[in-house]
Formats: sequence, structure tokens, C-alpha cells
Amino acid sequence: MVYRIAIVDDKSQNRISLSEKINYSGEIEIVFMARNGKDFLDQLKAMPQNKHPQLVLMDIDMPEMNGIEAVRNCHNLYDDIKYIMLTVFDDDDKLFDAIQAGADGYLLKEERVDTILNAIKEVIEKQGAPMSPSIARKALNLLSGTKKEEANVQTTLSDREMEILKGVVKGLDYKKIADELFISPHTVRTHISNIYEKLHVSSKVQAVKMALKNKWV
Amino acid sequence: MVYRIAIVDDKSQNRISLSEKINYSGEIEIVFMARNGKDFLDQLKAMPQNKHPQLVLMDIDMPEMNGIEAVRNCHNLYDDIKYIMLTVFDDDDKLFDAIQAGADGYLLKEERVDTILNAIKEVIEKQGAPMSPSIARKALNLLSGTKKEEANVQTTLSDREMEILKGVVKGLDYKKIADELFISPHTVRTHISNIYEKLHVSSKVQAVKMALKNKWV
DNA sequence: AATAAAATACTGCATATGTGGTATTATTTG
DNA sequence: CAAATAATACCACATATGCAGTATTTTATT
Repeated sequence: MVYRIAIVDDKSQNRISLSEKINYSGEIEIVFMARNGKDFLDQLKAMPQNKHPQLVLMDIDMPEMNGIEAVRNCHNLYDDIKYIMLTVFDDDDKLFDAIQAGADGYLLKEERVDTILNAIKEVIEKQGAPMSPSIARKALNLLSGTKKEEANVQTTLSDREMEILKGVVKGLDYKKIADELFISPHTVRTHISNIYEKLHVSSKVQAVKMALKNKWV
Repeated sequence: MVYRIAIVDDKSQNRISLSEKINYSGEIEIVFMARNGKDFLDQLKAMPQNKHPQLVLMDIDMPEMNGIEAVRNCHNLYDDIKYIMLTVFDDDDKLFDAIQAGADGYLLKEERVDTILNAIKEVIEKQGAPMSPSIARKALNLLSGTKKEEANVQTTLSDREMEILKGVVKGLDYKKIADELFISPHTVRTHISNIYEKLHVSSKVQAVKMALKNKWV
């Protein structure tokens, strides 16, 4: 299997060295190279769709049209093309934008060649999303940042009851919840009864709906 | 530099093979091993803090106390310890929980040994957050809120099954759903069984969660 | 017309769940 | 300190639910 790749970078030096490095393995065919997002779009449109690259190694900071814009524009147009963003810095604002735009991976340029090759395979064959660890760290921070404020319920449901409710939402049965919290299933049922009363519901489904709607989970 | 590591896994076979593999390099010192979260906590508390591991390879699914609970408990207690979660499946609910709990990395058990070794170095030396690509994909999906693959599940549910599912989400029992659709409760149950199979779930709560998440309601 | 897919209906069984109780032991709070 | 709240544990019963079957009728689709 030969992977059909395009490279987009404004520095010709980068294009050449990157293409040489990944070409070396013989598993990669460089379909074409572009110097910025606009150039990339133009070349893509000018070529028959069956010759399109499967994956694009996309630099982010480029004149005329940056890599994120390019991915955003292309992503809906041709949904069979994958994108790995390449960047020098681990800039979290751009990470988020790139993900929104439709990027499938996000690597630092300093990564070893075999890491990049593996990343290409991961994306094309396994639908994975390879990220450099330092970038993944940003992603995790963003993720854990997008969190909840469970204040308004705290007044009604006790801490323990919230824990129980979370178990219910996870789809666990009484036994499983009990095991997770090191208490008896009987206790779990008592809690759940109390929760139902406080929430004015009378089944798991209703409680779960309420929990999800109010983002207590 | 020798890295001081602990291994937590409920299967002794896993503990042994993992420890042997990563010990082989000579760069790793296995400080101790534990068979579940509780065991890990106990051993950690019983040892002087200057002998603590720098990083813990933590299984997720374990009896008594799972890996996520363990990390959550420890993370605030001893903030100098890092955690890499190891799991067989790429379950996105758990990924989110693990991140919230304070995990620094999240790898599939099937990863190659040198990948795991690199991950350990990344976490300890560069504050990175190594993730297996398939797991990073989940993280990105969580971040962007766009679930591409799950959209087409809808097409697999027939019209009637969707009506039934809506009834379930409303919190109705079989009898009520049957009355609403002028069919027998038996038929409702058959439909629900089929729905579960198609959605790969096995309870109302799970089905409702999926329906809400994908906005089929 | 033949076939596949969907909708319909039923049975039996083991387990899960909701309801309505009782009761003891912290912990908080006025 | 007294009272309220939370957490814990248990019992018993009726009903709901999940699972594994079987089977007929409608409705596309080819």
C-alpha cells in the first residue's frame, strides 16, 4: 500500500526536506506540494478527484491562506481527505481552531520521521488522531477546562447522591454502583429512592434525562 | 536517569509481562506493583514519600477500586506523581473521566513497548501527554463536539424503531408506548431488543443517552 | 415472483427495579 | 446540646426489564 500524500508549507526548504524524508521509505507518494492554503486549494481543484491525496501534511502559519483556513474550506468539500497539521509551536488557540476545522492529527515539526510516517498510517488506516504529546497535553487541558458548574443542584442533591446519580447515568446497575463506592446495593437503592423524590421523578430514564439536561454529569 | 515506576493491574499476568518488558531497557525501576486502586493507595501510603514512584502505569478496569478513582484520589494528595492510563478499549466516557481525574497519558495496552517507554519519558521530562491515536481521536471528538461516525447510526434504525425509541426517551414503560402506537407491548419489547442490538447497548439508560447525545429526539 | 427487511405478536425465565417500609450511625448546624 | 441531614443497611413484594426464542404478516426491492 502506497499512501498518496500532499505537502503544504510556505518554506520551500521545509517542503523539500520533509518530502525527501518521508519519500525515503518508499511507502509514500507525494502527489503534489503547495506553498500556502490558496495554492493548495487551486491545485486540488485543478486535478481529477481520483488523483486526490489521501492525506495532507499541512503547515499552519502561511501567507495568503493559513493551514487552518485551508482545512476548513476543504473539509466539507472533499470529505475523504485527511489532514495532519504540522507546527513549530504548540499553540493551544490554534489547536482548537484546527480541530474545529477538521484536522485529524496535530504534530510538532520536530517529530522524528518514523513518528510522522506512523501518524500517516494511523490516520488513513485506523481513523486515529495522532498528536504530539505536548499538544495532547493542551487538548486535555482544553477538555478538562470545558467543565461544569454543578452549584445549583448541590443545594438539593447531597454529594453522595450526586455520585450515585453519576453511576446511574453511566448505565451501571445497583450492584456496580455499590462496588464503585464500596457500599451495599441496598444503600444505593435507598439513595436512588431519595434522589427520585428530590428530583420528582420515578425512574432511571427520567433521572438520567434530568441529569444530562442540567449537565450534572 | 532511571525512572521510578509503579504498575497497577488486576491481572498478575499483565503485571508480570509489562514489568518484564519495560524493565528490559534498564532505564526503569519498578518501585512496586498493585492489583487494584485500593491496593495501590494502601501501598503508597505505607511507603515514605521520597520513595514514591514518579509515574504509575494504571489499568482502568479493576475490582475494588478502578484506575480512574485511584488517580482521582491520589492526584490531589501527591501532586508529584504522574499517571499513564492503560486500557484495552478506547472508551470515550472513561477517557473524559480519566482526564478529569488527572491522568497525564492514555494508551492502549496493545501499544509497542518502546511507545510506552517513550510515553513515560515524555510525561516525566517534557510534561507531555502521550495518547494512542485512536484515543486522541476521541479526545478531539469530545473537543469539537462533532461526531462524524455516529450520525449514520440513525439510518440503521427504521422509522418504527425511532418512534419506539422516542417513547423510551420520554420515560414511558412498554405498556404506555404500546398504547401510544396501538400495538402490543410484546411488539414494543421486540423493537427495543432490536434497537439495543443496532445501537450496541443493553439498557434503556444507555439507549436514552445515545439518543440524546445524537439529538434523535 | 422471489427475496429481504420491517413490523407485528407471543412465551418463559431470570434479574433489575420501584415502592414502602425500618433502623443505626455519623456529621452538620442552629 | 438538640435537631436535622446524610449516609449507611436491610426486608418484602409487585412490576418492569433484558434475553432467547418462535412465528406471521406487510412492505419494499430486485
